[in-house]
Amino acid sequence: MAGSTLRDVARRAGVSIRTVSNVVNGSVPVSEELRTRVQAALDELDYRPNLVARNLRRGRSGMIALVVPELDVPYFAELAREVITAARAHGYVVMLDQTDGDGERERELLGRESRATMFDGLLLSPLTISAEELRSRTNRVPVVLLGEHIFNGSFHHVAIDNVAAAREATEHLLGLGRRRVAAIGDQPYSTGETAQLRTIGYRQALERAGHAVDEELIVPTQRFHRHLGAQAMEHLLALPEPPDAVFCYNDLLAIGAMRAAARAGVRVPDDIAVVGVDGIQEGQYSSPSLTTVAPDKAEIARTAVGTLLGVIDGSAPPPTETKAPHRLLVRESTVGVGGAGP
Amino acid sequence: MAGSTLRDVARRAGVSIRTVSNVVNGSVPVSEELRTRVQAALDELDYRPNLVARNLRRGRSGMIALVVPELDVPYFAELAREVITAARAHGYVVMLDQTDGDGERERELLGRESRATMFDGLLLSPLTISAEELRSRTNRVPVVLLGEHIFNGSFHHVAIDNVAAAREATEHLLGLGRRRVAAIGDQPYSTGETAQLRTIGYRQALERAGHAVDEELIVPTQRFHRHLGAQAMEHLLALPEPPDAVFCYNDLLAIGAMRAAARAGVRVPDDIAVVGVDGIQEGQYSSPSLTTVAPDKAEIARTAVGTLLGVIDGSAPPPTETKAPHRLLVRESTVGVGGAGP
DNA sequence: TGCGCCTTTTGCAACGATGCAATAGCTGAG
DNA sequence: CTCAGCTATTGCATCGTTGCAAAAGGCGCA
Repeated sequence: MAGSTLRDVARRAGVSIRTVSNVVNGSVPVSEELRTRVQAALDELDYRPNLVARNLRRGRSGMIALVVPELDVPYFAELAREVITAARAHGYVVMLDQTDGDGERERELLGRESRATMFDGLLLSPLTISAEELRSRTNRVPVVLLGEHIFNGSFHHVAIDNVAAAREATEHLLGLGRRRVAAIGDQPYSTGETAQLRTIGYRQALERAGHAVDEELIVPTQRFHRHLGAQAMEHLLALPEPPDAVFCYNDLLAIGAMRAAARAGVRVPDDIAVVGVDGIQEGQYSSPSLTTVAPDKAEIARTAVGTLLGVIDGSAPPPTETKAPHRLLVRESTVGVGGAGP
Repeated sequence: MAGSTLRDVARRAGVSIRTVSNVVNGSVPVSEELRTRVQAALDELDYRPNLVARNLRRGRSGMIALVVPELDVPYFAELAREVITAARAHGYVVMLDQTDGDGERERELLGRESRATMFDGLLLSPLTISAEELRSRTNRVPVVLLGEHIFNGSFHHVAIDNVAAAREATEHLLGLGRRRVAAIGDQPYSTGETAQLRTIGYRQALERAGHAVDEELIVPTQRFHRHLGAQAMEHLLALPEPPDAVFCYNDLLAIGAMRAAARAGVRVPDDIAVVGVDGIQEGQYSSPSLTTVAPDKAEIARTAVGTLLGVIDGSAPPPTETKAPHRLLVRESTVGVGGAGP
């Protein structure tokens, strides 16, 4: 009862292997008589094509891999969902792997013994790996980068305009009349530049509004997790002159920050307004609900998958830099219960 | 510069294909001289084994698939993380797919043209598909079920003890002196029985404590999402005699319920205590933080992967029913800020 | 010197499918 | 009645790798 092959079916139907293959694929015309006979044999033996063999012969696997730092970070989970959906629309399936933001694992993924050759292409959301490294290791596999920008123009890349997103978030806070706006999530020493771009946007907003940047209010965090947001917030609240608003570089930091505020008896948004980035579902149901800059994840996924498939079939232009749309979702964490949106 | 093969390397090194293969695999001894010569050729050509070909020959892919209803449901994302980790420990990688709880998609996954044959095994968290269907469609691929129990003993299955989990959650509420304990999330008409088991546990707790079950307080929901939890809570709060505690069948429902309570000006836990199931990270940082019955996801993943690999290599016993451990994490949503744990 | 034994290296077939080109079978025109 | 021209069917080679078993080479021992 182990998987039957074309040969088994052919033998049973009394035809050649090739004819069975033709029936299965439907590309070549087959006479009505043989078709039914073969079909019967297919059914009786419950034939399932061996996709590994098919892939070998066709030189395509129909699989792409999506590599993210952590799957249990809601942003990546929600993005993964969209990527799977987008890939399915093109008949592709998605392998998921996570690197835990560990450079070793990222490298391993591209190394000699990696499984990368099993996939037609790679969607990569790198955290620590650098540009040259990436290039030297991926001369075979088509790659599209998500989120993190890597400087030299050797890769296709899809992300939101991080500077603009951060600027808009900060301007929103300033527009509400907040005067001491802090920032949580800078990563001045990281290879990834997302955080740095957001810091630039934050500074731009302050400067354009004619405010001085108080370096004390820019709190770096190693990574973008809830507990680090909480720590950072505790630090800010302990300042002699605490902020009245915080721009967090992602929603998890913001949620951690709100939690710390609640614990300290500081009211959001009355005492301190909070805004995040990512537009994760969690922020809709937090108390208060979270104002956030939401990237259009479905659009990011569609663009990334589309570009990757273009690279795979050779129809893609040279590496492009695609900016995906984002928008500010205003909720209770900045405007209170009165003015909240969805 | 398209991928070089064993043949290319062999030609360049002036040896047979087989010898190159031996060097690459290291299983058969190769003389020092040839080894270095071959190694040089490997490096110069940047040889990467074609895993599709290797898999075809070896009859194994080293991949398992994990199929969940929705990847952006935190429980599944967190579980997926653990599964990926557990699989990696055995040298396996994980393909992820989601069915959106759509029976069609679940069936498609197992159907004739499915990619299931590409994987050595399947971890399946089914929502709607029934037992016979599953059995009739998976006579080839090794399968282990996660979460949902399917009655007849034809599949390996890993889950927590849902009755006990629900009972403990409810008992916790009763132990706090709550008298009108509601339940959100029953699914009396669903094929999956998780919800039904939790209802049984809920009833058990009430009955053992000598309370009558008020059917009005059992609110069914189509699925386990935040907004449905919120709806259910609104319904409960509108009752002539609203409950003073709610057992929600998962954390998302609970978070939605807490949100609805907050919006209605009802305090948690003072006016109404809330407990969920799943132990997702989100519940640690909600305000108030969420009391929950947390399954040991890492253990579930390890057991499931271990069992599946056992089925794959034929060393597994007949289908087993494995109960994974769970524990009650008491937090603010039931005991307030004073007695909260992590 | 010759034989057997051990080690290294190799050739061939196979995994299961599909591309290509040739064959078999048929029709209709001349 | 023959032959071109078409369609349905087939055989063979191939994708890149590995299992198997035989060949080649080296060595010690009788």
